[in-house]
Amino acid sequence: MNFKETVYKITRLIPKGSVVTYGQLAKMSGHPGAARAVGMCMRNNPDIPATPCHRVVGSTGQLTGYAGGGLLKKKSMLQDEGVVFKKDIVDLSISQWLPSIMEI
DNA sequence: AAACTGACTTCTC
DNA sequence: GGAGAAGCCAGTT
Repeated sequence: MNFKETVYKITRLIPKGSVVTYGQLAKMSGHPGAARAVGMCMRNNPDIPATPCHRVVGSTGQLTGYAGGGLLKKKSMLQDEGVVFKKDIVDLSISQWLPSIMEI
């Protein structure tokens, strides 16, 4: 399976109210260290509503780009889902997704 | 096929 | 914790 497909698939599995970091996503997709590449896939996000790319943030919880209306929109959506924010940064210690399949 | 790009991460100061 | 620099990966040109 392609890297992109895998990334999108995993992104679609992110539960509501949780977020993951690019590095985490890369690792889960079987390509540890490809955080950057993950970001590129999100940028070319084929289907915004079907692929919740707004649940993907930086390693520190910092919100990065969002092709579906801007960071403000992204933040709003996350907050609406129950994600805890600390100013403009996501509180990873509370909202980071810790999937069981992450055991590598 | 080579070079450039980017929604990243980590180290040091 | 913030600013600057280097490293890493896949995709696009």
